[in-house]
Amino acid sequence: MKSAAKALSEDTSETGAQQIRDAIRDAIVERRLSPGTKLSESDVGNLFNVSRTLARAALQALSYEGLVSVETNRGAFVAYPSPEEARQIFSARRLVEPGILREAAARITPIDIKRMKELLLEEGRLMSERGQTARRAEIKASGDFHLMLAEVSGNAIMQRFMEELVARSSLVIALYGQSTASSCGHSEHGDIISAIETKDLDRACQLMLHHIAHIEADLDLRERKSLGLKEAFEL
Amino acid sequence: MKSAAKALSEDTSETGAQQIRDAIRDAIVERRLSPGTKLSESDVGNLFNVSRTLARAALQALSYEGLVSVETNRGAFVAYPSPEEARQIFSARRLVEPGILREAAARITPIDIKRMKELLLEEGRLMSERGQTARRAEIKASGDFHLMLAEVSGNAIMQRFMEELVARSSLVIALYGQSTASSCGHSEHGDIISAIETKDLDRACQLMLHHIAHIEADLDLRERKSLGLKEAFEL
DNA sequence: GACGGTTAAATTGTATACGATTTTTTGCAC
DNA sequence: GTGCAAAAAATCGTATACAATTTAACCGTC
Repeated sequence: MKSAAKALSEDTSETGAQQIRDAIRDAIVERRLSPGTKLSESDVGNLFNVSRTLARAALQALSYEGLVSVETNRGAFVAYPSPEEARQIFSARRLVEPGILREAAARITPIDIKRMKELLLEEGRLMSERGQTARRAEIKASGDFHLMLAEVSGNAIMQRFMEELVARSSLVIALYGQSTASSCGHSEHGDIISAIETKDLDRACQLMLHHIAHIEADLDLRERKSLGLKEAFEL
Repeated sequence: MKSAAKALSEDTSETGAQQIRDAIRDAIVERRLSPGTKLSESDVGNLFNVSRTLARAALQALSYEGLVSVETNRGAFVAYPSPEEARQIFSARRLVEPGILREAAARITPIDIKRMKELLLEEGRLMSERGQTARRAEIKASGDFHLMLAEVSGNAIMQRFMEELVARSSLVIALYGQSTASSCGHSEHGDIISAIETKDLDRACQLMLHHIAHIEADLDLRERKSLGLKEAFEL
């Protein structure tokens, strides 16, 4: 199943750099690429059989989304969000997601609700499965719930912003997540849908805020400053 | 006075493409470049005495911010937001600005308030002046109010998002604004600050929503579909 | 003079080339 | 061996080159 993100608004066939960007983004979001990994332009180019020009453009694009950090004269790395950055990402989500939810609820159709329930089912199914691929699909599906809400809201700008926030959240969870089953809050997605169905928007927003708080609560946002080389052995 | 946007968070000296990007962005936001204007890579490169490579990178960057639209094999143009896009931009602002305001109010210091009042004064001064440059500075100052609020909120992610929204709003106003004195809502900025000072957050949010509504109300968001070539003379 | 098709000019998409900066390796003294 | 300086390799920043596509010009026909 394709990401909900791409479901609409991507009409033009993607040109080279965009394809590479999307491929790398998927790899980052699905955590096949770890934070901090060096992404050299030549390597990326060779990997996709294109010149450094396109590889560079793709990396540049990812840096605008906050998934890659490019350092002058040093190259590009998979972003390694700081605890402070992580806090800001979730703060931003708490700020926008209730609003998105309200707009989505105002426009949601029975077909949308059906699609979302299907997504939920898929998510649950993946949770019970074993293996790396299932785990990755589960990560993606869990994010897709939030993206689909943004899609239903009908605001392309908020949708793009949510795509960025969800992608960066995935990075944060990869770095600071504690419980292996990070998407423990799966049932919460269902609760939110139910609240939307019964038009209880205040409750839906409340649930959404709790849901985000739960994800954040599973993080250990302590400064891991590489332990300064001294402290690492001073025990 | 530099844009509030750059006041913080820009530590690294900017590399070529970024300087060009910023220069073009300023030109767009200050409405020296009209929506729809073609931005050919060669021309941009010549103008800044750099190769097409850098010009292209700058244009690419601007397209991620929604200020420039690049069409495959056709080139880059100053964005020409559709009425629907315009509505979404303001919808997004209504969605996020109250939240930003609340966060800002929670962290605001007397120094911040002083800075904002100075900005207000500057804005008022520019409004009374004549001439293109004063008008452009006024446009920028009017946006800087909203950006400074985002800056005070302490969330770099929301700040960047607001920068995008304010810049794109400027484009929309350039296209669809009716009253020449588009920043008639200057006094509303002062009211919002007052409400923040007295810790009346609900009122501040209310004022903010009205303020955004006022800006939007000044727009004539009717589909100007270039009048279809037939209708243009069929009168 | 208007229309349609062919050719020429301009512009974009991508690759390659080269100087500059960073990183790694090498080699030497201690 | 350890530490440091210099050379070599790798990598980035930017410019140029060439193929592909679009846009403009040209020109004969009706």
